[in-house]
Amino acid sequence: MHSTTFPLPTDGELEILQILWDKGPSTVRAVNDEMNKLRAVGYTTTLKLLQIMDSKGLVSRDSSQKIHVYMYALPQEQTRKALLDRFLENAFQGAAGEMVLQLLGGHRTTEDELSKIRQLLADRDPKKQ
Amino acid sequence: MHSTTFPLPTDGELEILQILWDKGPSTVRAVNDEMNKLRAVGYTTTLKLLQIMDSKGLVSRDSSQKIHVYMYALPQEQTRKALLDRFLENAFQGAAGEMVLQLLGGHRTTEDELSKIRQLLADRDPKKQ
DNA sequence: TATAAAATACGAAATCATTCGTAGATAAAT
DNA sequence: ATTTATCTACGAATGATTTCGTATTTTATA
Repeated sequence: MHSTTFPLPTDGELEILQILWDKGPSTVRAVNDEMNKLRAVGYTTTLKLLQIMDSKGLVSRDSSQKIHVYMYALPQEQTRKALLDRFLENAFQGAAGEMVLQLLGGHRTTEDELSKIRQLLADRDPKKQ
Repeated sequence: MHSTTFPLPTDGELEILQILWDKGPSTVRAVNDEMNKLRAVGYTTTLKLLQIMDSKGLVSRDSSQKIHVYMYALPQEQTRKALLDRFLENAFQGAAGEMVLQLLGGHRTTEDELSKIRQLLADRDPKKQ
């Protein structure tokens, strides 16, 4: 049904994944530099985390050269969906509609996003089927 | 601007809050019984967690009687919103629209919820202003 | 009244996530 | 060729969360 299941990334791991999704294959140095644009993190901290993520299958690593290059193992969408499923269950007990209401009620959404959402809702409208 | 800020509940604490939001003021025994409908948890585990939550201000406690009665400190909506904000930032880098799309795309939402959402979107439609 | 049951308090183990220091290997620079 | 810089590996400290055992007190029961 579905491919081999990976553990969900922790918050720290997710920070790194965001960088890899954004920048593509990167060295530890590159990832760490990006991290330090946001907050102070030691080089070996980033290295260690990437090694752990590799051992968990969250990233892949090209170690054919001395300087290793890391890459995300799963696409952003798939990971976000898995995280969302867990959060929806934990915080909203699965009530997706409640969550959307909370989101639309309290957050800025761009006009572009809103129109995509309207389109999606229109497609789901039973009157239109 | 806003009242005193409390720490966000952990996942374990959230499980207990869900029970308190559902059942209202409850004894440790009552909370623990509810917990055990879902999974095996020792009585003192539930007790300890409630005591920690009290010390954090996440619940209030009536200890005027020997058998203490616990109650949530904040309404469900407020807590959910705070959790959602953090999650949205962590997992979706603040892109609320992306998150809604992911939700509507992949999850069952009831007709009732969908119509509430349509209403909310209609209210936001600039053409309707 | 003596015993048993049930409650709270609290210490502490177990696990996980995060962080960094140090050691050792390799490459670059002088 | 030394020295310096940069890299990976890895152990380990720290802190947070979860879990439970034990001690103590209080209430209910026999």
